[in-house]
Amino acid sequence: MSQTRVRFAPSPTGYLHVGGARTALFNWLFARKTNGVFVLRIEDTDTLRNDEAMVRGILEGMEWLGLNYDEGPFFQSDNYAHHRAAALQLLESGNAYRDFTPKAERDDATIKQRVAEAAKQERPVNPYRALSRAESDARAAAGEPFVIRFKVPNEGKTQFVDEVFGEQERDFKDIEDLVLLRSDGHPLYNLSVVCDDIEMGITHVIRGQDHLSNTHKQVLLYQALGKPVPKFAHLPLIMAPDKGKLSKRKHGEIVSITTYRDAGFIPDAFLNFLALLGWSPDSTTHGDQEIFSRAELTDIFSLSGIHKANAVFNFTQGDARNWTDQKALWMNAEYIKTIPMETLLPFVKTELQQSSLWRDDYEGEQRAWFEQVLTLLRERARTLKDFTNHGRPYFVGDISFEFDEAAVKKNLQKDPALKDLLPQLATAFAALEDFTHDSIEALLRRIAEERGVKVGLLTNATRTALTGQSVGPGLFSVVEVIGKDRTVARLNHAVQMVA
RNA sequence: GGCGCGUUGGUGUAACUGGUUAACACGCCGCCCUCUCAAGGCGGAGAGCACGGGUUCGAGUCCCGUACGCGCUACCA
Repeated sequence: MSQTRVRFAPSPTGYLHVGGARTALFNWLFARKTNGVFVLRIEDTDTLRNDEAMVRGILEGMEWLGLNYDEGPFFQSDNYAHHRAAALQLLESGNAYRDFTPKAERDDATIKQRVAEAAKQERPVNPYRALSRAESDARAAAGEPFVIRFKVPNEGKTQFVDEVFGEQERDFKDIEDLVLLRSDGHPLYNLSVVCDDIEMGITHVIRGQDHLSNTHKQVLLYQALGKPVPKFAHLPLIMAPDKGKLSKRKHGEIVSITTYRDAGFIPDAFLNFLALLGWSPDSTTHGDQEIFSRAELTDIFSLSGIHKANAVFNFTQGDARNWTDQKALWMNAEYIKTIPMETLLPFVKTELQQSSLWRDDYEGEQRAWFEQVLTLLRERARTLKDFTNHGRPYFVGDISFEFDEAAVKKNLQKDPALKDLLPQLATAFAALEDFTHDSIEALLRRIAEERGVKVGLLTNATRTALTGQSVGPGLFSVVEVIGKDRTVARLNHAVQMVA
C-alpha cells in the first residue's frame, strides 16, 4: 500500500485558530500514526488576505504545538498556472463551459444575506451551458469576458463515503454549476484545492465539517479530471459556549493559539486537551484515561474515534481566573505538576528570563535549590506564569515583590503582639544552625508555645512577611528555601507594617 | 428557502453486535488532611439519554416524525 499523505491547509488569517490547530493536530497525528507525510499548504487564493505577516501567526502556532510538517509550506497562489490549465482541460473535455453573463455587482458586507435570498429562487438553467463550442470560442476570441463553469450533470446523484460521517449522497440538481475560473482568470477555491491535492498526492483529506457539503463538488472535479478520489474525514466544529461560531472578533485572543503560549501553557498539555475535543480513544483499551503524551496519542489515534457532534469550547468571558476552558487549565496544571523536572525546567527558565528573574547558577551551583523551589511552586501552579507571579518572592534578593493588601491586613496587622514577635522570630532564625524544614518548624512551635500564641499566627505572619501573600506552600518549606538571610531581613522589614 | 449534518448531566466524553440503579473527567458542594491556599483522599448534588410515536419481552442504542442547533448554498476560502 502506498504511503499516506495528508495536509493542513489554513488560509492566512494572521493567527492559528483553536479549531484550525485541532485540524492540524489530527492531520499530524494521522500522518505520524501511519508513517505518512504531513504537508502544510497555505490557501492564499483570496488575494485580499495574502500577506506574509498573516502567515507568520499560523507558523508560530504550529511551531509552538510542535506540529512539524514534512513538506511545505506551499502557497496555493504559486499554483495558479496549474489551476488554470486544469480549468482549460475541463473546458476542452466538455466538462466545463464559458459563461458570458456579465459580472454581477457584489457587496461583501451583505454577501451572506444576498446569497441566501438569491438561493430561495429557483435557479434558472444557464443559457451558456448549451452554447456551441464554435460560438463560445468566437466570443472569447473577440475579447468578451467570461467565467468558466463546471457542467454538473442534470440527472442523477453523486456520493462518497466520509470516514467520519459515513455515506454522503446528493442530487445533481442541488449542486450549481460552480465557477472554476473568474472572469479575470483567477482560479476559485474548489478548483484549487482539488488541483493541489492531486498534485501533492494527498490520500486523506482531513478538515473541518464546514467543507462537507462542498466535497460533492470536489468529487465531481476529481472524476472529470480523471483522477482517483482521496478519502475524506470531516471533523466536527469547535463552537463557542452559546454554540455559535468561535471567532476572534467576538471572543478575542482566546481563539488564538499563541495566546496559550503567552499565557504559560505547556504545549503538550494544550495538545492533549485539543485531542480530546471531538475525538476519544478506543474505550476498550484506554477507558478512562485522559492524560496522553504526544507519543501515546500518535500511537492510539484513529479516525474511527472522531465523533460527529460539534464540541463546545467552554469558557466564561470576563472571568480573569478562568479565562479559558477550565478543563484546559486543569490539564495544564496537571502537566506542570507531573512532568519530569528536567522537562519542566526549560519552560520555567524561559518564563523567568522574560521577567528578568533568571540567574545562570540556577542551572549550576544553585540547581538543587532551584529544583527545590520548583517542587514547591509547581504543586499549585496553573500556568507557567505562576512561577513569576506567585514565585517572584523566591527569586528576588530584596523585597521587590508585591505585598497583597488583604494579606498584610489579615496576617500582619491583625495582632499587635506581632510587633515584638516578629523581631524575636528574626533573632531566633538568625541563630538557627540547622536551617532546614524540621528545625524551622520546631523553632516556630517552640516560640508559639513560649509566648502562648497559636502557631498559625506566627506561620501566617511569616508567610506574608516573606512572600507578601496569604497563601502558598507549607510555611516551613518556604522559610527553608528563602534562606536564613532573606528570612531575617524580611521579618525585620515586616515589623514596620504591623499597625 | 433548498440541501446536508448533528442532538447523552453546565462542559468534554463513555456505554461491545438493544438487556441490571447510564460510566469517567473538568467544574460545583461537603468532609478529611492542615500553618494558609492548592494538591491529595473520601463522599455528594447534577442527565433517565432533545421531544413524540413506533418495533421489541426489553431501546440512549433500530425505524418514522417534530423541534432545535450547526454547516453549505459567492466571479470567499
